[in-house]
Amino acid sequence: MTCIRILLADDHAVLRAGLRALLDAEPDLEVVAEAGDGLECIEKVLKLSPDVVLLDINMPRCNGLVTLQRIQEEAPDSRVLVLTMHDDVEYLRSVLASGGSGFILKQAASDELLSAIRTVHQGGVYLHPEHARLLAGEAPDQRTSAAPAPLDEKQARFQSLSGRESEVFKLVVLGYRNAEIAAMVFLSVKTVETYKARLMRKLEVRSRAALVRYALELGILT
Amino acid sequence: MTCIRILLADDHAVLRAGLRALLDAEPDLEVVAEAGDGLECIEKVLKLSPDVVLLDINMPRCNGLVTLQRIQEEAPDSRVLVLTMHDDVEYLRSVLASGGSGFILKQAASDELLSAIRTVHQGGVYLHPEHARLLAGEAPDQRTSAAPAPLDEKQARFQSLSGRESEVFKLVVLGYRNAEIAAMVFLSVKTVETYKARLMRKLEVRSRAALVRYALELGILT
DNA sequence: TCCATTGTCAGGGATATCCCCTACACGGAA
DNA sequence: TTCCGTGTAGGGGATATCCCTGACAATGGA
Repeated sequence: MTCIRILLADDHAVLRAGLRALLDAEPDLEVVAEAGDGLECIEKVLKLSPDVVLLDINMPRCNGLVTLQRIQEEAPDSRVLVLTMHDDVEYLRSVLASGGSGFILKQAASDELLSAIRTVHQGGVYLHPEHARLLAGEAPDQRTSAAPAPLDEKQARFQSLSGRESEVFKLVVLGYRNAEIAAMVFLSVKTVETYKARLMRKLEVRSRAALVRYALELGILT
Repeated sequence: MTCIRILLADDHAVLRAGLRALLDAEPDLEVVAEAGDGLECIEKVLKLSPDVVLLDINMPRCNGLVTLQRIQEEAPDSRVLVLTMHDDVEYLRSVLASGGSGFILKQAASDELLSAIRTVHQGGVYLHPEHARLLAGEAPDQRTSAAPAPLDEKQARFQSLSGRESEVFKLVVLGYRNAEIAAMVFLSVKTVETYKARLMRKLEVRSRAALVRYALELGILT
């Protein structure tokens, strides 16, 4: 019998080690590699062609969703099971939109993880029943008209910010006022206002609260 | 030979399961229980008197530091090894001040975790060399005069907020403006202003930015 | 019983922000 | 070379906020 070959991608080595022990204890599962960030993950996927990639969304150097998309493009035979802390339908939606084969919370039980891995390996999509319901319940109306921008689009928008803009963005969501930001980056308050206005237009956002949500979703603000 | 009896406290079941597999694979270690939140953790510590508690700082229902202090008070024989995502000297300092026996990052290697567990079980304090250096380098001047309030004090201050105050606090750090908050909680803007002023006085903070930092340090804003 | 805390609201003045523009230099892309 | 994006900055008016003070009823300990 051939094992399901798994790649673990998460920036926490302790978590990886634990998962490795958990998975290697199963006779039909085998962890063939680990990666601590997105770039390393893509590299190892290309080199090893694992059957299943267990991918954390929040990772340094190339965020999880981007990594997911690149795996889809460059190694479409590898199934990706996304492991995340965030129980958020938007995440889920963008994971599926980006070709992820499943979505499982770190809060999940280990049995759930094991069966999810086996499910995605057999070509299925694994979702928690609760998530499936949420997705089913929210999808119809959300998808049609005023669809909130999915996460990967947000990611893209954020990356379209210029250096000054993202600098100001971070300081704004950290609660600094314009005058403080101006002092920190040695600019006039008016210039800071300009950046803020521009970045908010780019992100299609109108309030400071929406900016904060943006930042939280993108994993800035740690 | 008697095993080192370990209690795992973390709100992520997958992480717990992984760690359990990792630790149970060691002949001298035995995971005797798991807890998903602070209260459950304290309860099981009292019931089982584990040798070592592997404790995550960020947990629902009774945050890790408070849990740590209660374990110290009520079960002083149990050694607590704090496991955290945050590489922050302030955390480290307050963990040690609260009687923690060690501090290990989730980014750490599994060998480090295993040796940390054995160290604290033998009565030692485990620190990463880097952390020890930071602590040594920063301690003298920080401790003396203008010591920034340590984390557990912040925790205490936060807990002294009234219901409305902490409600407003959370909304403020999420970037909502006073009028929005007022609408959300069905109060007048002036009332919201009052809560905000009161909570800022309690937290000894005078800017929105400081509030945001407070929230980030306390693990609100996930 | 009294005093502190909480929840609720208001007035008023000093500042800050928001939001609409305008402006200009510079560098790279079409 | 023209155009777009970026970095920089300002004006002006409408709003919002901050910060102070004061107020009052309910509640719950000391």
